[in-house]
Order: sequence, then C-alpha cells, then structure tokens
Amino acid sequence: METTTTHQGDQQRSADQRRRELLEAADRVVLRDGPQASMNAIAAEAGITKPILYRHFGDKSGLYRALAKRHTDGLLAALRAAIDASSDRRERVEHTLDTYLAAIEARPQVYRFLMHPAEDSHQSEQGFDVGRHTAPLLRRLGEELGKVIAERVDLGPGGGELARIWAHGIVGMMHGAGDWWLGERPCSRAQLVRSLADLLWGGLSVAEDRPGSPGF
Amino acid sequence: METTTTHQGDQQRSADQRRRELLEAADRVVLRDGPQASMNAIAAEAGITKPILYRHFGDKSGLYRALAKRHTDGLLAALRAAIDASSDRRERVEHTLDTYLAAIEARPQVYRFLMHPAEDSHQSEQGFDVGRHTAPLLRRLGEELGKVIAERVDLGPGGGELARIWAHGIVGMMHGAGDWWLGERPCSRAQLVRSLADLLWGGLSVAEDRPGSPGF
DNA sequence: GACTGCGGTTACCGGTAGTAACATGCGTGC
DNA sequence: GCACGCATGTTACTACCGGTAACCGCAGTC
Repeated sequence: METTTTHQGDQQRSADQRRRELLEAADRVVLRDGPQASMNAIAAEAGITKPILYRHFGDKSGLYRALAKRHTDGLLAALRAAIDASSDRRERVEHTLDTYLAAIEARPQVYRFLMHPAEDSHQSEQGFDVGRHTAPLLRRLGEELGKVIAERVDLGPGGGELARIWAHGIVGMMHGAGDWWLGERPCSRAQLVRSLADLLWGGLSVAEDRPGSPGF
Repeated sequence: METTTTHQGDQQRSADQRRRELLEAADRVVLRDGPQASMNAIAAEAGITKPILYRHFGDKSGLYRALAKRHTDGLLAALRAAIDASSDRRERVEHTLDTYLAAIEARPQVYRFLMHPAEDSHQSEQGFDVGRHTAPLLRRLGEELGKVIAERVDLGPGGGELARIWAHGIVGMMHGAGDWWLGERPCSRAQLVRSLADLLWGGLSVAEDRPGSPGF
C-alpha cells in the first residue's frame, strides 16, 4: 500500500487546497447572501455541485463550523493582542472594546454570520438544548476573557468563578451594546467605548438621583 | 353597509377569538418543538390547515411576531414591576436581574424562542440589514431600561444618550451572562445576581492586581 | 486491455414556506 | 324562495431547501 506514497501525498495536498478553495467560495457567498446562503449557491460559486461540498464538510453545519472557526480565530487573535497592548487596566479594557467594535464595524456581514451560524438543524431531538442559544463565538470570547481576568486580577478566594461570571457578563455587554450601536449608530465608536468603560467603572453606582425621581 | 352591524361585530369578535386560539396552539407547538416549529405542525395542533394561518398572520414571521409580542409584553411587565419594587438603587438592579434570570430559568423554551424568532426569511434582499441581529426583545428591553435610567438618574448634560448606551450594555450583559449560566449552571441564581451587580458597581476597577501579573 | 479509485454529475427524497383554486355554510337583498 | 356576497375551510400545487444514491468518465496500475 506504500507504492503510491507520492501520489497519495499529492492527493492529500490537493484535497486540502481544494478545501481551502471551497471555504473561500463559501466565504464570498456568505458575505453576499448572509447567513442563509444555500449549499446550492455556495457550490455554484465554487463552480461545482452540491455532493462535493458534502463530501468535504459532511453537512451544512460542518461547512459553517469550518467557516466560523477561521473568522473566530482571527478575531480572537486581534483581541488577545489588544489585551496585551497596554499596561493600564482601564486602557486595556478600552482597547479591547474598541478592537471588538472596530471588527464588527469593518465587516458586519461576517459578524452577523458568526452570531447566527445556521440556526443549526435538528440537533438533539428531545428538549433541543435549552441553553446554547448563544453563538459559539461568544462562548469562546467569554472563556478566554475569563482566563485572562482570573490570571491577572486578584479576586480573592473563589475568584475563578467570579472571573468567569464577569467575563461572560462583559462579553455580553460588548455584544449587546455593539449590536445596537451597529444598527442605530447613535454616537461615535470612541464615545461608545468610553461610555461602556465608564459603566464598568461603576458609573451607575456613583451617579446622583434625579431631583424629582420617585422613591430615591 | 350598516345593516349588518351586529353581525359584523360578531364576526370581528369571533375572528379575534380565533386568532387568540391559534396563537395558543402555536404557543404549545413552539413550547414542544422549539423555534423551528413548522406551520404545518402549528396548523395541525390548532385542528386546521395552513392557509388559515396565513390568512390570519400573513406569513410565518407575522405569526412569530404576534407570538413574541405576547411573551415580551409579559416579561416587560414583570421587569417594570421589579424596577419599582424597591427604593435602593442597588436593590433595584438586583431585583431586575433576578426577575429576568428567574423568567428564563422558568421557561427556557420560551426564552429561546424569543431570542431566535425565526432567523427571519429574506427580508431586505440587498445588504440584508447588517445590524439587527439581536432579537427584538432585547431592543425593547434596552429602550425601556434606557428610559427608566434617563428619568431617574442624573447623568448630566447629554445624559439621555449615555443612559441608552448603558441600558443596552446592561441588557446585553444580562442576556450574555444569563445564557451562559443557563447552559452551564456554574452557580446559584442569587450568586450570579450578586456577582453581576458587583461588576456593575465597579468591581473590576477596584480589584487588586495579581502579584505576578505582567505589566501592571 | 481490464480494473480500480476518485472527482464529478444527474436525478432523486422528504420536508419546508407559501399560494391558487375550489368547496361549503351563513345572513342578507330582492 | 332564491340568488348573492362573504368568510371559512379544504385539497392540491409550486418552488426551494438540505441531503443522498447511483451513475459517469478519466487518471493511473497491474
């Protein structure tokens, strides 16, 4: 079975390359048609037909997962760099927020695809995974940020748990505010970054009550 | 055309009632099958066939919007009550967080449906609404909370903008952390509420650096 | 020259959203 | 009494989706 080693190698290399080509074609279609790009459309863009896609990626969610992994890895790398770019904690937070917002601003279609990678088939039949609504991207961001917080900030005993909670909260805040901002553009990116950092710095707790506000 | 007033009224009333019945049937199916409940299944549950559904609701997203409105209204009412239930601001925030989390904990299927009401067809053809990924529920929650903050907390000049930013950030935090918590259940609800409130109260800014952490 | 493996195709399956066209029962005008 | 709207309901269809089975043709090998 070793008589065709070099040929096997060629085949392997060309298969990987083919896969990369297909992913790039899929990328173009998703960028154009959004998250509901069809397998037919992707195959057509790649100049082939459906069954080949299925041979390479198994099913639609497989293709989408491969596609999402590429972009997610890129965004994660950018965020890690932002976290390490400065030494002051406040600056660090602002840089991270700004990097995320700049990314979703620059390529909103990609961002949208990452958040809704496919409504994803008919997974577990029973109970259909009650949680798990959030995109994998946000989970990964939360876990990564949780690690960073846990290892750099002293939160006392049980700080690991707390770090994860805060991390997922912060990621959610970033996502929620970012999505709203992207839709309405009510202010500049810098303004949004500063405001969110202020919020995290306890802005809500130190502000004064409104004169006529009830109860306070 | 006024000769049939009473009859018209009867028709109208019965049409509204029919609509309500259909929504209840749809509710049962969505609760059972999740967000990808089909129109056929809903029609069958209601004891009728598809075209009637379409006559009442236009299309699938119309039905889903009507369904979502009901639940959203309910949740919003509960949250408003929570906001008004106490006078201390910190308590208010904790009550609000807890009410939201209790709701998604009690009926995760409904929650999940509200967050993914239908991946929503092929709306605007071109550009497909770059933002607008977030569920309408979250938008509404953000706007409502923004109003409450703006009218009760004195944020100085331009405070209205800031209130909206903070509101959408807080809602995002609640949603992100809540979704993660619902999936992994890493701690009690009370613990999560306290931790998130601590985060909003500036916990991240006042914590000490870890001894060996780089840069700080 | 027959054989085999692999990239590629056509043609299909089951199920989805959505629609057209036909049927049927009820109250009203003449 | 009877034809007319008119709303309610049905069956039967289109068009498309994800996914698959079966076949086709061409490399390279024995």
